[in-house]
Amino acid sequence: MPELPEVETVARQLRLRVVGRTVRRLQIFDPLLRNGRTPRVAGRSIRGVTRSGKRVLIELSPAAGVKGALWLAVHLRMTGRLLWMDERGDLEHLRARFQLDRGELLFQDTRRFGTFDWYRSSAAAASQGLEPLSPELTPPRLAALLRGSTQALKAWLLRQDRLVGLGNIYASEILHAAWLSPFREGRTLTKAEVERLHRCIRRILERAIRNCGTTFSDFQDARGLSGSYQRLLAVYDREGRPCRRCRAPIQRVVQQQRGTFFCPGCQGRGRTSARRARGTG
DNA sequence: GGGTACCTGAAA
DNA sequence: TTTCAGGTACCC
Repeated sequence: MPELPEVETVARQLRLRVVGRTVRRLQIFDPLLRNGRTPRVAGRSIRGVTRSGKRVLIELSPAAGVKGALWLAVHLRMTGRLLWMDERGDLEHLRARFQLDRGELLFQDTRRFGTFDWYRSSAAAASQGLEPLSPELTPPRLAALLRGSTQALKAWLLRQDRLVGLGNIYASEILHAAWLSPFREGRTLTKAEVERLHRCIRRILERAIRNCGTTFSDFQDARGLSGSYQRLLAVYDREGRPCRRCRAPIQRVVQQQRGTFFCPGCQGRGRTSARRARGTG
């Protein structure tokens, strides 16, 4: 599941536990995690844990016999978990284990979509798209990114080459918060609508981070705990239930083979809203 | 752009 | 048994 708030939660918790620790040994149990060579990490210490888009970045120091710092980008994809454990557990679907000088960091991933990518510089490890919570994302910048887009807004928000970190849950939540139809084309948004979208992207993501993300079935943070934002969801997974704002039943449609949840009452009437918006300027 | 594939398990 | 799932890479 993990989208930006979940990945941010994991990175923050991990940071408190592993920064300054030394890697004694890295074991990779799932060959899918070895795309290309896995560098030597034994003897390196963990200098930092950050987030870039939906990936956790672990910075490793140089060590005796191994030159240069190293960055590991862990993408959790759908079911990946980075878990901090002090004692040996008997975990199912354990894909990798970092044995540290004290404790260990485990990578568990039921569906095996998760990835490890290794980089020699932080620049190489950086994401393509813009971080939605960075000061660089201003309303004019968002307007510039949206300019000319004929893509449905929901699909556009999922693109990682424009904004990073948004996924299927928060794309629906943000559009509802911004009173925008998921079917609107990016190029049709007025200045006021772009400003509203900008505000809601930040508001929703920040609130989700404060709640340690959303858990349906799989997401756990580094402590093995669930998030709590699922209590606050306005539309996602609420098909047929009343909109908290206008009481109309929440609707589920499929866009790009993925579920989109929205309120037909207060987010415009689906596919016609783009035409209506163009008509009214 | 949109379809399909990757992988596993839970729920319908 | 079939369908669905929080993600993205790769095909036309």
